[in-house]
Amino acid sequence: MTAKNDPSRSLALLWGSHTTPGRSGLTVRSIVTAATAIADAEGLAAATMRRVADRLGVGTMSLYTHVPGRAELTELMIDIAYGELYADVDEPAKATGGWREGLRLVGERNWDLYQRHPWLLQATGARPVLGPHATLKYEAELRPLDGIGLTDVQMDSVLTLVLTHVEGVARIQADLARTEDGSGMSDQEWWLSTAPALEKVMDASRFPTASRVGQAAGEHHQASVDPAHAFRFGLARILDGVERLIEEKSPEAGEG
Amino acid sequence: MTAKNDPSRSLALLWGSHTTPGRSGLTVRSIVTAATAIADAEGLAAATMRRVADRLGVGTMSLYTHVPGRAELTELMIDIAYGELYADVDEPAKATGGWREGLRLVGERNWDLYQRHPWLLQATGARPVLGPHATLKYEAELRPLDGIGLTDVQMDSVLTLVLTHVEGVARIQADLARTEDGSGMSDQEWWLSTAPALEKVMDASRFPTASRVGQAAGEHHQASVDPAHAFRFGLARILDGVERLIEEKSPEAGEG
DNA sequence: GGCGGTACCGTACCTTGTACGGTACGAGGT
DNA sequence: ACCTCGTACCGTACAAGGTACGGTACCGCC
Repeated sequence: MTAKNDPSRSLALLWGSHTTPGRSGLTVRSIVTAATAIADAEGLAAATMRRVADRLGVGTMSLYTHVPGRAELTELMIDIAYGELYADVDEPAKATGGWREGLRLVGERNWDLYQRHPWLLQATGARPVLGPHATLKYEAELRPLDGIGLTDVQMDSVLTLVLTHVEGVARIQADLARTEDGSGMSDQEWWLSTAPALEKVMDASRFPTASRVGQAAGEHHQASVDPAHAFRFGLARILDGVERLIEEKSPEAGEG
Repeated sequence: MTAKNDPSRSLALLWGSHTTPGRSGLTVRSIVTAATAIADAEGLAAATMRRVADRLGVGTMSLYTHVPGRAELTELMIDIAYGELYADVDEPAKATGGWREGLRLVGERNWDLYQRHPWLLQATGARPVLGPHATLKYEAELRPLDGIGLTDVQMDSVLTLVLTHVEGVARIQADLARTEDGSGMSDQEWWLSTAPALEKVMDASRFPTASRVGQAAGEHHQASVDPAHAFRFGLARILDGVERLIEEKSPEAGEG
């Protein structure tokens, strides 16, 4: 019994105590911390069971005493990381500037978190991690949207939109960083070394808009992509779109 | 020489002919087609070199005669898939309804493509695939935004925003589908089997907004997440936000 | 008819998660 | 003080995947 997918097994692990040590001082907490440190520095793939165990000075299989498997370890890493987001559950709702600044704070904090822990992007999957910090995150992020005229379903949709945007742009950023230090070549270097070969093989006159816009964007960002700019530009558009949705619902508010 | 990263190696492969056969009839095209078929059905991870070779009735290592490695095979798969997007390069620009409907078409077509080829989400990385179809895609998707008052940089930013949104939501959808038929459990089943255990371990009164909104959203979508709804809701907000950006730039256009 | 290039492929190595079965530590009872 | 038993710890082994290496055999050309 206690099958691998048993939901209560995972939940008990997530919500339980992580600090009761075994004989050698090994705890769930120390395992998660070690795995996170490796993943921060070298990506989720580098945080193998062997690497984590080595870092802790224990045998690989010892980890399995505290954690059912790699999947569950990853869930723990995610939930613990979410704990870094907000000082308290009301932080976004207390932002001066109303729902708009609150939602912007949510975006920024998630963005910052992805900068610190890019592996989160490779780790989060279909099913939400129902740990204590994940739950608190959802609560904290919904509060600034409460009582401003949106339905409950719309509140959820708006938050999902913002979080999806942050995640998407952060993923581009993380892929970029990973590729750059995997290949030892910056985005700009890569482009400079690729462009001449590309010109040889493609006929730019067939792609006039792409050539013009691509060139302009490349020069403006000094790179082929600029995730930080995409984040801010996109967030601004999205907040404007949400504002319009709210205005539509309370037309009498006018433009006061 | 002809190092693994040699950009002109990749480019020549992408832009070259894929239909000149070897002794056993093996071609780049047939390899890509086989790999795509497997990936469509079972995910990118299932399209291993061994599986692809088996499907073609050749030895595993024979693939390496035509394709330098798995990474390059994946690039080819991506570029070929992009070829399915538009009937011709002016299709989005010709949409009735101006830039807004053109951009919506771009969103919908990319969404549909991700439905057909979910592995694209696992395959696309930091650096764009500079193949012929990828280039044509960029050209086609920029055209509806040309000449409506946006700067070149803004055109690129708006397109990036829409594509990032589609990708993000499609990724949620794909993760969900993969998890569902990996575990043989639907999202709803998973939730029904998890919720009771969750209630035991978490105190709902600490998370009033999350509980209320989560419940409302869950009931409305009949699932814990609804990617199709997120796609449409988000796209509508984004298009509204872009509209406001365009209006700001030509204030005299007023609200006529 | 012979020769050279290249398409094809069998074998082997390395890496990762984890099943399995053993070992040994330490707490509790006598 | 000693024995016992639960469980923390871990060594070994296996399967799967990418691909390096070195061979084999086919085809076109002289």
